[in-house]
Amino acid sequence: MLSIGSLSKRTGVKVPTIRYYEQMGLLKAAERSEGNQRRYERSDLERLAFIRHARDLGLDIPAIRELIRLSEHSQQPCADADRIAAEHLAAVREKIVRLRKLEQELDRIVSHCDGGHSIEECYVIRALSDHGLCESEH
Amino acid sequence: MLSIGSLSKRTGVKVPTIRYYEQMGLLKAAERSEGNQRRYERSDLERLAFIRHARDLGLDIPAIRELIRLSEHSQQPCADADRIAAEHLAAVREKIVRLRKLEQELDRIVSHCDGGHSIEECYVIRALSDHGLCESEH
DNA sequence: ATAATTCCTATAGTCACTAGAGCTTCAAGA
DNA sequence: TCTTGAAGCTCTAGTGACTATAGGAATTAT
Repeated sequence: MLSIGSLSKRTGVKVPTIRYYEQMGLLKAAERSEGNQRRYERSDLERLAFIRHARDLGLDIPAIRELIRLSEHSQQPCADADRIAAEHLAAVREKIVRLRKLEQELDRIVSHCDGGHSIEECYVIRALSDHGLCESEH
Repeated sequence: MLSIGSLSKRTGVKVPTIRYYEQMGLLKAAERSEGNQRRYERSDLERLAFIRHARDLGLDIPAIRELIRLSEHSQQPCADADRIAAEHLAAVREKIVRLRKLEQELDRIVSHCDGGHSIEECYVIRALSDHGLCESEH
């Protein structure tokens, strides 16, 4: 049986975050010691690792809740799990596209300015003031 | 003189957001009508467009506040403005790198799963359970 | 004049945590 | 066994950049 602190050290998830996951219903309410402190077993450690991995991949809490629910019905088909992951992948790809446009625009703005002028002539400030100086929409 | 609603329509910034920007000190407190409603002039419209453009590029409110401050000292050198934009560009690039790693990992996970198995065999669930199945760190 | 729309302030909610206060329990050494 | 310091507990509030709602006042259109 692990204390919340040991569980934290083993998984790299901070103590308040573990309590938060419990509150959000990702971890089942832990057993308690006589003095009301949380005690965890191996299965909790595995589930927390699962949650952490999913968070690292950017999945949000409702999605993780759903994945946990699905993972408990081992005989059901996995189409739903696949869909959740695929939708997330699509969202990540969209974000990348948007950020690439931003990158281009910022790069263009920054490279027009060597920091050696006065504010009055500064391309950074002028570009922000005048959308017409942009190359693409963003 | 524009009402807050007209200003909103012209800039595409929602009414509550305009009030929020005022509260955050990005827009100066507007003049008021006899009945205490905000009234804007051309210079406010320009500043709001500036703010909006900067937000679209992903700059946060403190950065925009600083850019506005700088833009009011037209004879100062623009090194600071340049630095703010360059730092933001670097942050955007880092985000892209991180998202690309995520994309790879998710793509690998999703493409191992065609949605036709049971949860028990599902690669999505297995990959989340076992970090050892990952190709790279993330 | 009246009705419909817009405006006002103030408060609370979003997401996934993080920080702090004030208190209790636990583990280790003397 | 006693003490001390670390770790635990609950509850509340703060983060960023808004968004939503409530309850009321002002403005605009008919």
